[in-house]
Amino acid sequence: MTNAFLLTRQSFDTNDGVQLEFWFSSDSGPLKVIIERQSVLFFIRQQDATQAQALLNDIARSDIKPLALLNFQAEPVAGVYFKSMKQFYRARDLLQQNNIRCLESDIRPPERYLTERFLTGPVCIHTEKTSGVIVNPRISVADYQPAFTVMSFDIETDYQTDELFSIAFVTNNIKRVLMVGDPAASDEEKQIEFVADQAALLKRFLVWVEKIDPDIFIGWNVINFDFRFLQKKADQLKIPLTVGRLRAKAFWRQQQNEAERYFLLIPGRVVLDGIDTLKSATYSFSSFSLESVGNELLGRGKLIHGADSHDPLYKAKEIRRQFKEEKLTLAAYNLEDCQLVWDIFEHTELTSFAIERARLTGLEMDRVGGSVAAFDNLYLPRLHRKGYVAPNIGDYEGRLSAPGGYVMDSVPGMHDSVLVLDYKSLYPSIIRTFNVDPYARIVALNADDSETIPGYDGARFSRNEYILPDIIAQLWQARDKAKREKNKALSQAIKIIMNSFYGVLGTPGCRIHDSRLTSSITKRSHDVILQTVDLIEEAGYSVIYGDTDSVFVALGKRFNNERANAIGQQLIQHVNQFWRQSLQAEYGIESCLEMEYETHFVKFFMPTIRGSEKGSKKRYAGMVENADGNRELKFKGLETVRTDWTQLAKDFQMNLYQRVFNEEAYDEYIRQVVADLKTGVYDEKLVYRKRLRQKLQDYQKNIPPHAQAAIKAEQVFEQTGQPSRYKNASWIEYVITVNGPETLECRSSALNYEHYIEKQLTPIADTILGALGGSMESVIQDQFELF
DNA sequence: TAGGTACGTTGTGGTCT
DNA sequence: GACCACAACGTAC
Repeated sequence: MTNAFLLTRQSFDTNDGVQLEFWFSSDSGPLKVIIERQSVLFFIRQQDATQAQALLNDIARSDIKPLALLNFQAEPVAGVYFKSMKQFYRARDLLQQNNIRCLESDIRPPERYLTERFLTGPVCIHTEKTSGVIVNPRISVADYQPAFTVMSFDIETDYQTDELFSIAFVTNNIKRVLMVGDPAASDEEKQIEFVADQAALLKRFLVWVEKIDPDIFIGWNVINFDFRFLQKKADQLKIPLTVGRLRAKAFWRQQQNEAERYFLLIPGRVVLDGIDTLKSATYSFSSFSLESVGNELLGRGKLIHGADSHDPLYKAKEIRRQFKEEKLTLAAYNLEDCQLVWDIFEHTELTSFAIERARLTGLEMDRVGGSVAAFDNLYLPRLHRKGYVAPNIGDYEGRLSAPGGYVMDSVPGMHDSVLVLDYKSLYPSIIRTFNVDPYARIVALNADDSETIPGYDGARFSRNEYILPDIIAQLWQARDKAKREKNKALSQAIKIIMNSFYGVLGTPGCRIHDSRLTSSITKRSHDVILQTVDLIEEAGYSVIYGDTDSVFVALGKRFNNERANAIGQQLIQHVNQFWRQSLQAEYGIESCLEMEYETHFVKFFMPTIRGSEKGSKKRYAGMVENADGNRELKFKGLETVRTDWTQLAKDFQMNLYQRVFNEEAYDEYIRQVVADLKTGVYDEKLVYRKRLRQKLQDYQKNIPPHAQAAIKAEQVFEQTGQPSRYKNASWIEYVITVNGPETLECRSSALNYEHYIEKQLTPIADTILGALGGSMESVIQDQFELF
């Protein structure tokens, strides 16, 4: 008997049924578990069973049995069993051609039902053996915190010749750089091993992988760069890339729509990419380059920098030079990148996050996205226990659209003391309070109105029979516990899953999608927020803005933190009590709505829509005062937080707002910036950075400036024989010159300073000066009047 | 290897004077 | 030149 944690799973067709192969990490080392002779299953309506049997006679070993389950139309269900995935797909297509609906059929059913049985990552494997390959053991759910061996690695290559220079890795206790060079120069103390050539380098790496036997590989863009490069190199050198356990080879699959993205499965090992994992933990950075993330999180970046370090050509040249002339320098650089990735994972507890997410969702640790799959894993087992099978993707044919959150019109201008109150996890709490749930809706169809709670667009929900509210209640409790125990990774993972439920109900890509469910959430949230505004205004305060789950309350004059906090506490208590009482009185239900006091802005600015008197939405700035008396400006939606504005504009907004909020003079500052701009002081800060979200050739209807710059640059590349950079979706950096937009590397014209004054400085100044009765024009004008 | 809607801003490329 | 629709991007929640 041994505790274990799921690493990878794969399924294969055999002559004897579908075979599943699992790799676990356990107390006593890695375990391979094989489950043999599984059948693949989907459901059909019982009334279709006879016809289905006739149709499927051709397909060997199909088997149809009635089940004690109902589908969502409350009709009895039969199960159709197969011994291979091939049979399964053939049968499903055949039945569908004959208009027999397959219920809850799934692209990957074996994993689904095993997930259902094992639930999550941590399990207990009942067996005598504690290592090696185990066939058909009994497995139960366990509570097990795995201790993983992690290996961070990084390769250095020649951009142009695709030559592999070196591979560096960092593990819990070993650091090494393997580099092509003179083997006699290897230096154990300096942690460098030189090998004769690329083939020897690759082989040496495989030896080290086997020796260290990591559970997890980590890296930066490690799948689509490092591993892909190694795979290509291995193919070229005819060396099998046996990075998996038991020397298994890596499996690759290309993404359907986007040609450039690949998925990788290494049997027995998890591959966590730093970028993907940070994104799935909702981290956000201005750039996800290792350099930039390292700087933002740890205050340190890569070893190769300097004025041109952002230029990939410079970096490539420098790496090639170092490989030829200063191998030790390159080795240090290579190793530092691994260490940087390692430290980022430590600092953000990313591995813990990935473990907790896998534990909660039943998804593999390295699965990217997967909200719908996570929902299926959590929901379907509970639905089956209630005696129902789920509908299929696309079964819902409703055409109604559901609204999103309610965004209030705002009161523009400068305000003293504004409180932000918001509902804690509003959508999940509405699901809990009003039993918004696909199963509860089905049950309510045949129930008396007194046994149901009304939703919207005709939906009603059973008072007593529900699934999703229970799942959320459990997660909610677990999150509160995680917070108490300061388990940030777990708390974050739970929050993300809870918030994803509303999203999956809203997408036709989820089998349970139904706009009556989402509208029962969002339309209820409109009522909740509007009622909240009424309550607060009845209490004598004015609400100047609100977005989805929040209200911004203007206190009318300046309060210190202490008194503002007291008012905030009083208001949320009043609101929370109102819901407890009124929901009990009106529907006889217990309120899970919980308003929290979030922030006190001592000063708050709400802009107008450009060129209008109307208050804006989703854009504002406010000043908070910390406990130590320090004041800090917070921006939402404004240019400062947008990546597609120039650094000049962002700095200018920050400095100008700083002055306005502190009631300092600003005219002279503005004039100085304009004057300095014209003399070239800010030339480095005039760069626009933007994504080309489509292929260059797909910009047809109109050609925005960043696409113009890209087209010009591609023409230059073509003439000079340089490789293309912008043809596919990518990032682009460009400036506006007197001859229009030009990319940095192809710029041939002078900067257009008038453009930057008019399009970057003026709009920013006018936004806030307008509220004070001034304007950019008048500030500049004053200057002329002096002469 | 399918989470959602609401919103502001800039710039393009038309039509109407 | 004024005006308008809308494409494109990035953001708030």
